[in-house]
Amino acid sequence: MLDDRKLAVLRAIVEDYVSTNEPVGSKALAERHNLKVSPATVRNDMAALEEEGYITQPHTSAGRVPTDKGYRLFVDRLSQIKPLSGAERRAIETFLAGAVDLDDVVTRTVRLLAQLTRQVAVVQYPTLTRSTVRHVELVPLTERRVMLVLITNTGRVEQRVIELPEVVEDTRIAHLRAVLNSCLDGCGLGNVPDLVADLPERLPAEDRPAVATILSVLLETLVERHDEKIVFAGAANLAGAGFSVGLRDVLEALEEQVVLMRLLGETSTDTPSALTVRIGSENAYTGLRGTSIVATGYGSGDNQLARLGVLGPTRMDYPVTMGAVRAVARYVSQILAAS
Amino acid sequence: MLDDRKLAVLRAIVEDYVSTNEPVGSKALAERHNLKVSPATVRNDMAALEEEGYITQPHTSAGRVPTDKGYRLFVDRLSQIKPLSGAERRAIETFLAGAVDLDDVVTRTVRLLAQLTRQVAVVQYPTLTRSTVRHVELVPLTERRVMLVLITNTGRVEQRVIELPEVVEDTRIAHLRAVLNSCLDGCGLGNVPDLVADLPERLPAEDRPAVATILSVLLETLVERHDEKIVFAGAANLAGAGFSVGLRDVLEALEEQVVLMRLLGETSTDTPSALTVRIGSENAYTGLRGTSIVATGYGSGDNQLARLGVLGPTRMDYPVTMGAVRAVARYVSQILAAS
DNA sequence: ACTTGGCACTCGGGAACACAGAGTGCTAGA
DNA sequence: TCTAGCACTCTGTGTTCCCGAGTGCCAAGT
Repeated sequence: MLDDRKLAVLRAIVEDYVSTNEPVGSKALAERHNLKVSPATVRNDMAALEEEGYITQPHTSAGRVPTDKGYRLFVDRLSQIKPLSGAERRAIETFLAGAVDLDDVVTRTVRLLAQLTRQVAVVQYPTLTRSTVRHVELVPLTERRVMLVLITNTGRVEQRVIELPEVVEDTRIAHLRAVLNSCLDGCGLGNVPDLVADLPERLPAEDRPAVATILSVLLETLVERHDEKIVFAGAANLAGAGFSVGLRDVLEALEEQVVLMRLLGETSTDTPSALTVRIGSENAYTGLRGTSIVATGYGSGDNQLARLGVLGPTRMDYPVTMGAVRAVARYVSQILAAS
Repeated sequence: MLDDRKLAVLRAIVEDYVSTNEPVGSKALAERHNLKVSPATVRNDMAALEEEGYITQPHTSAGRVPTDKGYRLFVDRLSQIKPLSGAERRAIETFLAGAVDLDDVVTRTVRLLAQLTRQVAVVQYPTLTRSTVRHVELVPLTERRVMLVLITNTGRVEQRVIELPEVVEDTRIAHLRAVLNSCLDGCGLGNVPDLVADLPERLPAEDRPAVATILSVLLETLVERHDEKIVFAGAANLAGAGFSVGLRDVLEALEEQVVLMRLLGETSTDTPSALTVRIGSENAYTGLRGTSIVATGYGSGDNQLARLGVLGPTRMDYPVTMGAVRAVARYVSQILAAS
């Protein structure tokens, strides 16, 4: 059905359309990519490709434009991820190396990715549940209030102010802190609920109300942050990239954490470290027709911490974009593993 | 030069133009606002106003449009800040009350403000230098690394991982922590450099290298974060508000922390708690012609912590916007003061 | 069985043009 | 000082027309 030449034609159409943003006709195609066949032949192939739904024409007597299905085939079988240039690699490295804390890493990453791809970059903060506890701190503020600080191995810090049901002396707080740390240090956040379950019983009865309050806040912190923080950058690139229509919808989606989350995460089930590409209508979110998402997981080794990616018009340069996303994910993973 | 009726005409022009987004002509004006004079008279007044530079016409035989100078006069003398409705007040209150930590307060505030004004909201994180130290924590990670955590009275938490020049026992770390806390607790961040200046000399000689390292990181944290964090929300509102041209520039400005900072802060010198309005070209930043900024300081009592505001097209509804900004600033200040 | 050249057909987009309508400036009169 | 009337000047819109890019199809060539 689709012989090699037809595939070559499809590839050529995608490449041309991506670079010119104009429907591409048979003549120009036959010239630019030396296909060694006549425009008429190309037309026949195009007709076949259109029949199969890989390309379409905006109106009669205009050139052809790839459909989502066409891009899909291109990404899956006709393109190779393009590695970054040496200069780009070095730029990434030095730019990310300067980060001072987790916030900074994420901020720098998202900017870097936006600049590199000239599209909108999206980065999810490392997921809490897969990280481990590095330290728990209880800081007395007044005699009825303490601040709970939870530090994870990824450098993330969560804090909450807790109102205690009764006055608790500082020494008791200190004791509780010691117990908590000995109990939780190094444990995965997912295990915390189990580990602290019997804690109240192991402590003096008079402390139990306070302990219960503190623990409930601690657990709350864990589940609450399960819906994670996401940041984006490079919105200005949308305005440039001949988007115009639907721009409002895209911006709205970007500011809606939940939507963004779903977009990044939807395909993370099987092999999180693989690049996932969702093209146009595959996104199943109205208003994001016309945009594609290239995403991947990042994190040290096999425990993927979170995801990052870029969002741009369906007519993006997939090989380059995929190369950039993959490279950035790797570098960030390195940075996080090292710290 | 400008009698009362001319001012009334200007006010009417601004109001009409803001609500219709179309140049307003003499006839429509005389009808809609019962000025009790004929269109011809209005035309005369318009001619005078144009002479003075308060309004302009896009082209001959079109209606008039306010200039930046016209908006300025309107804001300064012809309008009254419009208070929010009771329902809006309650909405703000309940929405902000649910915040769990500083991050959450800021995030909610910026979203709230964006939604309330239907424009781009900008919020600066509370400034470190004006807050006070609530607690300093040193958490041993390995024998050569500690994590420094700085907690301020606004609930802000800064952390840094420090590589020590030599192995330091946990007990010494604990001692140092105690000293630091007794020394800094409750002090303004601005005073920290002075307060810790002679600290190394007051400690055992063998600890000095480690102490020096820790202090340098601490001080670094203070100055580094002096250029503050800023967040924005509601970019989608730009796309809606008949902006079209220059949108890219605006988005770029929004993502440029430094620029944003300057825009918010530029007029904060005299009375920080007052509303400041910068209209169009007053912003002196190319690409932000066509946008106005309404900002104000927030924070408990007389020590203003930071600034927040909104950014929108010059043809915005100033009375309403100003009302919303002022109200939100007040509520946020309350929330911060309470926690 | 493909490929190719030729040819008629279709449509979008730009240029030229006319025209209605809104809005103005000016002048003369109340 | 305000008002009414009037001539004038624009923009925006609709119409028409035409060019050209691009297509689909057919018949001939390899």
